[in-house]
Amino acid sequence: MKKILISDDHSIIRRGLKYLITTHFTDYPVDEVHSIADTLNYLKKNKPGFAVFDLQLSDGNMIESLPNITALYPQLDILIYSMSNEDIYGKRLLQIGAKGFLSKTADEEEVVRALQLFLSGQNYISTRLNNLLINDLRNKTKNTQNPFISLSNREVEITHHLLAGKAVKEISDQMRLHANTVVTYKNRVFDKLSITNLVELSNMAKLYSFA
Amino acid sequence: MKKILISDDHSIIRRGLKYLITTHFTDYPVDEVHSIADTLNYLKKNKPGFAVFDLQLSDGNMIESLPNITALYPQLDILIYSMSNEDIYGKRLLQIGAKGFLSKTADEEEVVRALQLFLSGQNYISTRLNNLLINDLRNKTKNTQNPFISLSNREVEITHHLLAGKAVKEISDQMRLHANTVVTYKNRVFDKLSITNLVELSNMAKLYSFA
DNA sequence: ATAATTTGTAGTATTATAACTACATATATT
DNA sequence: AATATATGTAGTTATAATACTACAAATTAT
Repeated sequence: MKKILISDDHSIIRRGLKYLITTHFTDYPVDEVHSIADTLNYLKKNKPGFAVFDLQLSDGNMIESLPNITALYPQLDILIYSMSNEDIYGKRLLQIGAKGFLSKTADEEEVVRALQLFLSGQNYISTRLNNLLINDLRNKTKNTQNPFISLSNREVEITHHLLAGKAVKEISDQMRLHANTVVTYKNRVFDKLSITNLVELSNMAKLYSFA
Repeated sequence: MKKILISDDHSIIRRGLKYLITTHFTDYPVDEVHSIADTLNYLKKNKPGFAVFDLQLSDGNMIESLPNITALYPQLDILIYSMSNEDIYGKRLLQIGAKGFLSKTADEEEVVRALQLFLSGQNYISTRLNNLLINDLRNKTKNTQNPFISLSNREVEITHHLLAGKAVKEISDQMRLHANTVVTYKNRVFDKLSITNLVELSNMAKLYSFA
C-alpha cells in the first residue's frame, strides 16, 4: 500500500492530519517530518506515493525545493497544505507540479474532501481557486513561472525602489518623473503580481528571490 | 467533569488538539469554536473550566478580548496556544490573565506536558520563556534582545495589522478607531523600532520572528 | 507620594497616494 | 502591413496618510 508523507513544522498539524487520514482512509501508512532536509531524506529512502507539504518549514521554503522534488520523483503526488494565500500561490504551485492546493483555513469537510480526491489520484483545488484559474484562461493571461519576469524595465526599476522602502514622492524625485507616473507603474506592478500592498510585494520578492 | 473549550480558526489544529486531549486525558469533554464571537457565546452558555485559545481568530484578536474574558470568568483557566513569538507575547498574555503560553512550534511531547500541567491547574510556560522572565527580573535593564518587546499592547495590535498589509484606514475601521489614532500608533511603533517604512517593518518582523 | 513617562485617543492642517483617464510611441501578433 | 497590446508618461479629482499638537488615564520611577 502506498505511503503518505506529511511535511509540516507544526506537530499539532501533523497530528491532526494523521488523525484525519487514518480515520477516513484506513489503509495508508502515514509518516511525518518537520523540515525540508528530512523530507528529501525520507523521499530518497522510502518511496511514498503521496506527500502533503506545508510551504514554510523550519529550514526553508518548499517552493524552492518543489521543482527538484517533482523532477526527482515524478510518480509522487503532492498536495500543498498551506496558510499562504491561494490567490497568489495556488496557481504557481500547480504550475511547478503540485497535484493540489489546500488552505489551512479550510474547514474539516473540505479537508476530507480534498484528501479523498487527492488520494484517489485526482487533482484538488478549491472552487474559488478553480474559478480564478478559469477566469485567467479566458483572459489569456500568461503562464509565467516567476511573475517578476513579466515586469517591464521601468516597472522593475520602481519595484526596486519600492522594495528599498522608498515613498512614491521620493522615487519620482529621484527618477525625475511625475509622482502620478510612479503611481501608474506601481499599479501596473501590483496588477501583474496580483497583489494589493507593499507587504505582499516584499513577501513575493523574497519568495522569488527578486532583488 | 470540567469542560474544555478550544478556540482556533484552523480546523486541523482543533482536530489535532482534541485528539491529543482525548487520548491523553480521557475524562474531559472537549468543545471547539473558530471565532471570538462564538467563544464569547460559548463561555456564556456553558461554563467550561478550561480554554485553549489561539490569538488570531477569523474575526479578531484574542488579546483584545482576553481582559474582558478574564474579568467575566475569573474561574476559567486559559492556555494560549499560538504561532506568535513567545518573547513578545508570552509575558503580556500572562499579565492579562492567561494561565500559560504554549507555542505551536512545540513538539508533541511538549504539548502534552503543557496540557498535563494546565489541566491540573498549574501554570505552563516553556523553560525558555521562564528563563527570559527570570532574567528580566534580575537585571532591571531593558531586554534589548528583541525590539518588538518594547511595543505596547495596542502597538502590537496595529503592527500586526500592518504586517498583514492593511492600510491605515482599513485598520481604523476594523478597530473602530480614528485613522489619526492608528497613525499615532504606527509612528510610535516606527519610532520604537527605529524604522521609517513598511518594508523595514516587514524585514524586522521576519528577522525577529514577530508574528 | 509625587513627579515623570508611557499609553490610548483624536483634532487640524498639510501632503501624499490612489483612481481614473489620456495619449504617443514601441512592440507583438496575425 | 495592419491591428492589437504594452509601455512610458501625466493630468484632474478624490481619498488617504502624515505631522504636529493635545490631553486624560495608566504606569513607572524617584
